[in-house]
Amino acid sequence: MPELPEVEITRRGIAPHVLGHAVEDVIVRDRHLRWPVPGTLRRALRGQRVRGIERRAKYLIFRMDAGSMILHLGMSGSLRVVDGPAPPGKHDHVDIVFDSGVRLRFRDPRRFGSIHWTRADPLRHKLLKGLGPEPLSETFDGNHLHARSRGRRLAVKSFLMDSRTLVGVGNIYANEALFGAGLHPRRPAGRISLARYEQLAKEIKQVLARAVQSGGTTLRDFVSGVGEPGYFSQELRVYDRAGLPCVVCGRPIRSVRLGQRSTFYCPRCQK
DNA sequence: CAACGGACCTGCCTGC
DNA sequence: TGCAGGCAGGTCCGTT
Repeated sequence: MPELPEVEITRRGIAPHVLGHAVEDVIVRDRHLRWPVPGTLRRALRGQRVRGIERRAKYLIFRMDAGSMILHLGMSGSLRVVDGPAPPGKHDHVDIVFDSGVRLRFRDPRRFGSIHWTRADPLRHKLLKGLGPEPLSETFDGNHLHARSRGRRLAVKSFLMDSRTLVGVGNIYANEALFGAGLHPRRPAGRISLARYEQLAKEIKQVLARAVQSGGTTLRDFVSGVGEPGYFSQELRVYDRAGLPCVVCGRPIRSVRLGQRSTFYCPRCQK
């Protein structure tokens, strides 16, 4: 489900409801996520106040008094604010209950998400330390993409979706950004000029920023922390549009498989 | 190193 | 109606 915009929308949605509140209880109904939910989570979180909620890549970092909870939504995860002990659904694996009575409910049908606890610097956590730059930060630009891609032959789309290159760009926004930049998804990453990478970096920033403004992309089930769907699906130009006319030239959008992911592009506009 | 395929899961849709 | 197969917003890990 979630790429950077959806995780960011989730962060913004839940923050006002939990910031400054103390955890009263943690209910783990199923600890079998991508990695086991730590058995120490309940003890670690109880009595702790939420001092801040940050996003790094597609991870949410809850800064607590004595450490940080790191949470990833995986492919199908969502985090919702629930008022009181509403009956949990089949895939509501974890509830974090606050002293206000509000709870954060983690739902994840496919269980590719994960929850971690660390007392150390969360940004140095094993899963976060090797991550590339944030696409919406100033440290990310065309130069970065150009420099990192020299000598590499993998497809530019796979290059973009590698979190060591940059973070936050998943299958939807990789497709969209490449369309915007007029780049064929299979172009070898090392054979793209600096000028084109500058254009691509600009597209990535633009598409992500606009998706955040629209509340994210809801394809089937994404909703923000407070239950709102995202409207960016209406603005997708190639993703999930196989056979439909290109919004620029009218040619049918093609769909191929690249690195085990569905890939959409316009055969005329993208070279 | 770089690149690739498999793995982890459930649900939903299609086609026979 | 049932069932098999393929696909879905992610990303780590083992093998070449």
